[in-house]
Amino acid sequence: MLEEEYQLDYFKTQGFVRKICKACGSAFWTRDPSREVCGDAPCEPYNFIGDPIFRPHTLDTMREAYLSFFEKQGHTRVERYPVAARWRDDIYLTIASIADFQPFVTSGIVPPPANPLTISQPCIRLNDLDSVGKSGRHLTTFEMMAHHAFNTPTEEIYWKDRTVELCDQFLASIGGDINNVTYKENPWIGGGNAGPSVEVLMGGLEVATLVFMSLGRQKTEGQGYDLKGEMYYPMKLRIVDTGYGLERLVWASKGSPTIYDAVFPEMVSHVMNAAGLDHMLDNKEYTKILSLNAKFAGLMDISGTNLFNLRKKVAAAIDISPDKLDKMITPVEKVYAIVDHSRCLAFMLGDCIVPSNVREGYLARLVIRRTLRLMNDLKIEEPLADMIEQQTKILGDRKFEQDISVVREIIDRETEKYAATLERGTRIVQKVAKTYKAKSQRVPLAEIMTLYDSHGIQPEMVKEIAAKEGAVVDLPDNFYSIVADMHSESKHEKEEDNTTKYTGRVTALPPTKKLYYEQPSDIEFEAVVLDFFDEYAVLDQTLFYPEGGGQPADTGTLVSAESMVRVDGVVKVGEVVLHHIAGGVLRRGDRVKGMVDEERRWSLMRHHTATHILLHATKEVLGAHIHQAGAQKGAESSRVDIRHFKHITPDELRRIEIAANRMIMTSQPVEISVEDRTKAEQKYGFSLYQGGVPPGREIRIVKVAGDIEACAGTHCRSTGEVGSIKIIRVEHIQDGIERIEFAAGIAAIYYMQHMEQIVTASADTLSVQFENLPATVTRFFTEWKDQKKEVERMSARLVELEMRTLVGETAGGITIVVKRIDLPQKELSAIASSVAEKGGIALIAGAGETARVVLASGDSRVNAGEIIGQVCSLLGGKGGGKPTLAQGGGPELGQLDLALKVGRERILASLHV
RNA sequence: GGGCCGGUAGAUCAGUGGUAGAUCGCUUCCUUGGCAUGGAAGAGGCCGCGGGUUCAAUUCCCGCCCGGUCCA
Repeated sequence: MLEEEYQLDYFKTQGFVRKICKACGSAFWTRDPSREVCGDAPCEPYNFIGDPIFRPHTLDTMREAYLSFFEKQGHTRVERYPVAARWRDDIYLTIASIADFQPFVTSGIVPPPANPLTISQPCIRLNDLDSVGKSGRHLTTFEMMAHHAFNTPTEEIYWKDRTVELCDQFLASIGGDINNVTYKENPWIGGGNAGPSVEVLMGGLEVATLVFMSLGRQKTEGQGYDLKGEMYYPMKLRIVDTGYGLERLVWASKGSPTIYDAVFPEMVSHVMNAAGLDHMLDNKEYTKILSLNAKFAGLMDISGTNLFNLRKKVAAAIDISPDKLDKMITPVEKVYAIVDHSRCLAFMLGDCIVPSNVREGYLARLVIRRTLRLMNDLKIEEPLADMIEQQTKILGDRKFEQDISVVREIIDRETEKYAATLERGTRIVQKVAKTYKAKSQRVPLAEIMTLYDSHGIQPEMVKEIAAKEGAVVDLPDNFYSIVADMHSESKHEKEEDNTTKYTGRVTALPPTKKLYYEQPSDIEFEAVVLDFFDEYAVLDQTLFYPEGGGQPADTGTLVSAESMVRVDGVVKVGEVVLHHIAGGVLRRGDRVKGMVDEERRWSLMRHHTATHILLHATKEVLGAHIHQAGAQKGAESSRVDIRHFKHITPDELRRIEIAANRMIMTSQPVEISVEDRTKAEQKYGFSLYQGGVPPGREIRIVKVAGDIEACAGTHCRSTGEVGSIKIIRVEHIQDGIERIEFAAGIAAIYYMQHMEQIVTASADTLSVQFENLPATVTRFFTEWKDQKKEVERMSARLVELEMRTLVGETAGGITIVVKRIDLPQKELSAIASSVAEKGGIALIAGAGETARVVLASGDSRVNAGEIIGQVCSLLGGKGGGKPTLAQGGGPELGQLDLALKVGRERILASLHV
């Protein structure tokens, strides 16, 4: 980025000088002419530890100081957004304050909620999960305090000078000495945007970043810049994007050894107590070690094996062995991590994330399990749910949507599930370890991979358990990257959307007038063909609803003066609707009459409105956390996937069905309006985006029986028109996601009739009233089982009787029985086996639908498996088995006696008699 | 959404293309004054569901259902 971008009047009038850092070579601005380094780590160590650079603040007082400062400076205070980024489909968690306003505000499509504004946005970043607790400064959850100004070509709010001035003034307002502030030039590129940026450094700590977002990847008329090989052009909006780390400011205001002691001291001492480490808090030696640790960690990257280097440095500084230091400090680091993670979970679950094995739910589970593991390491008995509840109380008025009792239930369930996984895992590992120990082999890497991938067992745990069993494990250092490589190999290419190829052709056409919104209950319309290509017709207006939002397209016919064609698919490209024509041609300029298939359209509308009703009913019965995770409408049935932390019980399902049908019976009007996006978000919250996030400044709001969603689908005029909803089944799609399949309107009746038929047919077969069906079926089933046992007993008796009458010949001192007994195969085997047990040989055949033959041999000279093959081939079949017992058969019953004769000869031949 | 592992007695799990097993638990009996225990016998299985291959499938193949798990 160009150097002159940073030549601010403010710097000049305030007596700043631009210098080059002696350590890293970066340019920075300072009021102190004698300063030689930029002030950033690692050029400058953390010198605020033990020597605070601001007046002491807690999280609450610092946040308030910030927000009220910017309010006084003409900014509007905006409520925080949820940590689950439900208004975005590209990220799961809110990672920065600017994320709240992407993509529609930042791209200029939607005006900001206020301009300029100030906000303190809780953010969650899990990329440095490993360093949390160890570095003294990393957190999974932090609040990014920010003030944003959105400058348009016509309205300038403020830009660089004012932003830096506000920064100086704010830092001074909390007691900072602005003579020690440096502004380091650090051009910013990320998320498709770029611009000049300065890091605000004090006491060795980066307390804020001021970004001036002014370039984008989209080509505009202005001069382009080549940044890291990509071209960037001036944006329509120039955005002041600032980020002040609330936790860091509090840390610097207290000068405590670690950020954790500054940010959540009550919880740290609470967890220390729970872990039996309370004595460490007052110990001066510990405080000194932790400070040193944080100072050194601030100067280096501590991920992976670098942690050991950190230990070595700290140990050398206080003159003890790295091992001893490690033993002292590790438990404390774990306490810090537990406190951080439980706070993270309070936000995640409080903002209605449901743990699962998909999407953000997976991230929540990851944090939960990690925390449980750490707690287990420290032998903390206190339930995790208690800790999270405490965190929630400490966070106080941060406005959580989820009820704390639900949070507790979720955590308790997750704790149990994890315990079960561990128990199951331990057994599996023990078994594997024993197997390899018996073979005196090392447990191979492939085995460890399977254990991790398929059973969720951490390799460290495998090593530990295997060691107890006396087995050795092959575990490379880069285990996780091997796993990652393995997964990336099985990536599939994304399917290409075949409609995108029409984009070019379609941009020349005017937007199609959408009659399906204006007159959703009409089925006939007239239109003019504007274009026809590749079997697609474009009309000036249409009643045909294109597929979208989980609602399939309408079908129907188009009639012109010369022909009648069938519409079998409808898609939308941009604002133009394409009708796919099956067999037939239309010409540009044709006047056509369109007719939508009425029953299908009505059925789709009913199912769509029913989806909204059902979602609302589910929320009523199951709780606030219910969010739609996907939906598919159809003409016969539809389904809606919801996030929930346990199985929906049959009773809950019945209650949902009743609640939904009550909403239908009261026949409330369905209200549809187009509203300003920002206002709608503020009015209704982000639960608007159940079915995804539509683009645009304005969004279509559909209100159905208390359910309010952004939705582009066609709907009934009132809930009453839906007629009825019948839940067909509930399915457990993935952990944390339940799928409810249902039918609405006539389809619901069809379904119930179908069920009735099944019941009636079953009842007829048993000649009972259908009310008696369950009892009768149960009786029949038990009787069937009893009789099966009875048959077994009688068979055993039959075998016994047969045995008594069995007469064999003797050849070479061995009893040989060759006989035809018409019993099932199982009994034949039993008879033959008991002859063989006494050292004899038995060839027994029986006739059923096919011929069955069993040969049992109690003499090693006679190989039953070999002989049976020859016997069975005479019967037109095959056979086989073990040398001692073989079975077979074939379709040719008439050959049975011949087969026995040949078999007998073969046996005698084998015995050489 | 993609990948992987699994479903066998009440529980935990072996096992096999050819008569379904172990351990614990359960029932009864014996041992004992009673208990812990010890001994003996016994009950308990649509081998997840449906289809295919085969003379024969719990076992092999395909589809579905259910559970677990890793990744985006």
